[in-house]
Amino acid sequence: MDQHADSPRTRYITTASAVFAQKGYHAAGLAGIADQLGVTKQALLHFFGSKVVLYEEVLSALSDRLLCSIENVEGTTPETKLRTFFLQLSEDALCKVEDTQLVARALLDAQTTSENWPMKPFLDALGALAHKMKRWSKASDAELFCWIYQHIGSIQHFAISQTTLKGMYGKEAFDVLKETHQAQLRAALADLEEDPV
Amino acid sequence: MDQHADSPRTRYITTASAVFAQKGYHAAGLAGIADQLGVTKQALLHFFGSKVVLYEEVLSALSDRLLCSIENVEGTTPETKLRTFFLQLSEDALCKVEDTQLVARALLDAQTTSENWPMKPFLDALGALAHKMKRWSKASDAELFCWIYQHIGSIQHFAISQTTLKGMYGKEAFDVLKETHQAQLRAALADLEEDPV
DNA sequence: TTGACAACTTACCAAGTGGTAAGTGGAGGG
DNA sequence: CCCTCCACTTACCACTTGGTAAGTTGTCAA
Repeated sequence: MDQHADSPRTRYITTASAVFAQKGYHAAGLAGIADQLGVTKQALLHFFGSKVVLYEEVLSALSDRLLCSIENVEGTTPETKLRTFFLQLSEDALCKVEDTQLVARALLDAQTTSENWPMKPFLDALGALAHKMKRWSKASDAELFCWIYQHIGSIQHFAISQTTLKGMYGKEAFDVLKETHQAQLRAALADLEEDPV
Repeated sequence: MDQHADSPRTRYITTASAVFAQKGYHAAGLAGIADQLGVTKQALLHFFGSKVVLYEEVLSALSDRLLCSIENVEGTTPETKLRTFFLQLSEDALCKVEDTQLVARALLDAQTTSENWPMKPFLDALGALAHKMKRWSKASDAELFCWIYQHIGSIQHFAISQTTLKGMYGKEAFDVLKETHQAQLRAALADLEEDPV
């Protein structure tokens, strides 16, 4: 456990993030998160006041991370930026599932709970980036958005399914699927690198 | 073993299914499900013995429904079958979100809970169907599976995002996205209808 | 030394959870 | 008429949850 000179607050948020991602809001308990941190649940309440607030801060941190992942993506043209972004997302979603799980859980619980959309800045930034692409300039915003969202969906869903697929078909078979999945993604994004006609 | 349509047992499962889909396993309470049925929670325990069993039956019913959705799909060739299946899935996922939510929740909770995979028969059937396609006969099983899973992922994720997207961009904007999404799916599936080269 | 503050802890509670035990009321068969 | 099953209810319990109140410890500045 990295108990760095990080402020306890952010340390708490990080651990809480992991637990919420894994178990979901209701299944996760303050005591459980606190245990994992080596403190009592009152330490959490001391900082955040309530469970909901803690969760909101977790989502807010997630939102920042998502936005950051686009803004910091390397590349000169919007096309290559988008390409590397998707490939990076695919990689991260499989290795560091946490955020993907949080997003999925947030989407599922959106009906019952929040009036607050942690994914909005992220999606807006993605949309803006896609809008700048020259070769798609005649496409409508909806078409661009759907094209993006289709890839995100495919990536996220595959990442979420990781455990299940491993459980059903075995780890080795999953590794093959993983390679294939990423190869197909690369193929689908190939035209982003070609020169415009 | 099969109950009548009006059997209380199946009625209970149906309602429980809806609540579990909307709230998730932990957030859903027996009392809540029972309330919605106009009975006490002990009525549920009378039939199912425990909450977990009730949930398992919900998942089992889901599994049946999923499998059924492939087996009953219309079409003569595997190609057209797959095509109409995907279009049907896209339609259903948006109108009747319940099952999609259940699937997503099952995938997310797979880490912590079950050793039981409700989606397996469904995916196996889909894989078998895809395997029969002539024009893809030289593709590996992994390639076929990923191709399928990519579309499922895109569809499911979009369906799950429904509430959020409506919340973020408004209902009218979402309707446009919905149309566009389905149009893009149709376009992606177009080659399934052409004659083999 | 003192006081203020931060980062906690122990002790406790009301509300809600899944689950058990025993009982009720009606329908149907003998 | 009785008996038995069936679908269900009331009453209750052990346990967990988020949350409150008050105290403890360590640090640092005046």
